[in-house]
Amino acid sequence: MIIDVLVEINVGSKNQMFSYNVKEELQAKIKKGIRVTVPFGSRKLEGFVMDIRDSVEKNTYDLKEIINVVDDHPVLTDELLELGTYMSNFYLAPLIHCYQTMLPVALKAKRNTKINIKEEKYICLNKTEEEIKLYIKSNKSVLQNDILNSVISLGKVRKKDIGNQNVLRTLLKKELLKEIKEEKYRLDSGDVNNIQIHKLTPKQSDVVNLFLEGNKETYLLHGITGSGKTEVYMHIIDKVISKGKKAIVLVPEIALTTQLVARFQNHFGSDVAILHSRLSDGERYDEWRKVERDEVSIVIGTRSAVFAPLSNIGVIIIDEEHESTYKQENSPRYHAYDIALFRAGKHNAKILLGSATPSLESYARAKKGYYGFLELDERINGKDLPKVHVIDMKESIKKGHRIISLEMIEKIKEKLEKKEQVMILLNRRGYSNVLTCSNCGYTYKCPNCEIAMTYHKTSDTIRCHYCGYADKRESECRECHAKNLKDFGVGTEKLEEELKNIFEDIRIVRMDLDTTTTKGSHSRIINDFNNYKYDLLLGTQMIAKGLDFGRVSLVGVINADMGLNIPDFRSSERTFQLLNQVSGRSGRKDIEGEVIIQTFNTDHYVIECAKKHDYIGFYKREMAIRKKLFYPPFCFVATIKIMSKEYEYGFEISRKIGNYLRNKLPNHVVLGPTMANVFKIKNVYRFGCLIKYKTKEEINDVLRELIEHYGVGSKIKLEVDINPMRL
DNA sequence: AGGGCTTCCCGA
DNA sequence: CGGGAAGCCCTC
Repeated sequence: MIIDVLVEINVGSKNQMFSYNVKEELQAKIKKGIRVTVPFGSRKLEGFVMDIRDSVEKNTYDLKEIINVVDDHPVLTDELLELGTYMSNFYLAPLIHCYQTMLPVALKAKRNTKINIKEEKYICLNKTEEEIKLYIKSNKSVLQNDILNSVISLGKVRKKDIGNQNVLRTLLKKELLKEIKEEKYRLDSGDVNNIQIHKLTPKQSDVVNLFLEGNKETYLLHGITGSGKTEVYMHIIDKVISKGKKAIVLVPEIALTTQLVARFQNHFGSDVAILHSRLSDGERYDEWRKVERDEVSIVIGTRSAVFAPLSNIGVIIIDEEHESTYKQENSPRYHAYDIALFRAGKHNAKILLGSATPSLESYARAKKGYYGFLELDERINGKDLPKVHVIDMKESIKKGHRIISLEMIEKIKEKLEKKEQVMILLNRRGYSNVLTCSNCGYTYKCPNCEIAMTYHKTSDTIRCHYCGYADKRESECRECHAKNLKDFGVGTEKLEEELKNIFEDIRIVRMDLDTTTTKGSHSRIINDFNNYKYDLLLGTQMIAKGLDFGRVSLVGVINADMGLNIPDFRSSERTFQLLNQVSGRSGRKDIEGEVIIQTFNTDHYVIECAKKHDYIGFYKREMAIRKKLFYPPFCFVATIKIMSKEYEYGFEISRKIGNYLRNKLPNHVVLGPTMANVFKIKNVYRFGCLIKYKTKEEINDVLRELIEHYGVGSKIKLEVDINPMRL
């Protein structure tokens, strides 16, 4: 028997496999998708079995023999095997990347790491029940007999539950009992307490019924913040489970969705498995095994949970479908929806996309009738959406309030007096964004990247947010030695300082990448704020998503137009989504909420629409622009990133690639090459081309050729991203 | 990826 | 000409 093995080795884009002989005694264990250990050069590697053949054919070289078979049964099911080929082709990614990305670390093909499986020791009978009973009759030791009887009645007993370990040892020595080890799961799944889910409003039940009875494959649920989308999900899943089918629920980031997970666990209890990136490797393996062994009907998780090896999927729900976390940023650059679509096809399942601010692509597809369209336009607490005040910062600065406007100060004061809470969003961490000498104009830039360094006051360092380079802040200018260094721009640190200056006794907590690095710090901040240990939560966009604080009645946005200037066709869309999302944090329970948006562009349509919570208005304005400039959803986009350590060479090759693409794809729009947004990162120069395409097949071969040409051994690194979320 | 092999460059 | 570092290439 000869097998083709796919190993974790960079052999370019050709997905090259290596053939091995399998000796007689291992042949029975070999199946497609199972892992094997093979000799590879001087090393030992694990790989996936891709093909099994007879050994009649002759080879040009001598085959080596595999060392052993790793698993009892394949880690890659037939479905996942097929999905991997599809992904590899669609995203032009190496096949091995696709398979590896589907699996938890413990089941990946590896080179050396080892994950220990947690085991629980159990005690069970080592002889037949009759023999033991005879022994008990003739035995005088009460302690021994107690243990024996309990093992008889329970079948097996956890070793640590047995009170007298000495007596147990005697029984084990007498070979009446034996010890067995069973795999144990790390996460406590909680008991099923089947807490009744809330009764649905008539609108919610309409949505549930339309979804369950409809005949489309994908449905878009457009539901404003606080309209009870989670309830809808739970009712749908209830129905799906009652038909014996299973469900996957994808959330953008599990840490921000603890509330959703808690509600699911309250209702469905141990029928739920959780898969996300913050689990330890061992924990994630446990959850995966639960799914694999058919012990759960529901999987909740982040992007990669879409690969959960469930049998018989009935529904895949993607919550906050517009979130960019559903797209993987490194190879394979897949979008969870594409995978969901593939799997839904295999399982005959339906997909539900939920969002308050759907991506333009999804909304457009729903409007065209390609997706089913469902809507929830009322909040379940019956309250109106919060009132949004827009503050013109051009005016505010004239009055001397550069960072926080007078109106914002007054409102915060008012809320603090009423013992309500405030959230302030500023999407930039650090103290200031630029450090410049006001004598000679020298600006501190990262030595490795083409980007200004951000000053961090807490650590008194200047930092590069791209490569992590850090340096102590100097007291005098590096160039002219004048002691005139000035900070420009506001980050969360400076905002915190400013707020503490204005409000003397205010209890502020800051949440950004710098205060959430340690494990658990994230949820600690959230819990403390929820328990009213703080009056004000300020932070970057990570405070905008999914959080539900009953006491928050004011949300402030400091520099709302910041995201609008990013050169990306989605910058307006993302800003609108962020503003809309953060606004929804205000007035969740019984208090009326308010929002203050500070901006320099009061008449920008993003600001105008955010002010009125007008998604449709925004959609129409933005669609008109996308149509005019020919961007998605009117076409699809693929980007090619070209990276080189040498500027000249990179530029030259980029031009070649641009011309090549234009040549080969005369019916497509090819833009570029341009220098990337940040054109040097970690001393590597970056250029980019962009293709606007209608059907993927038309560009696939050209792109594949390109990737193969600049494969291993090239001085150029290429990254192709199909339907990127960010340019 | 990583180890072995080739090449290239510099000093003597 | 030798040695060491740097790049190249193969792995069933």
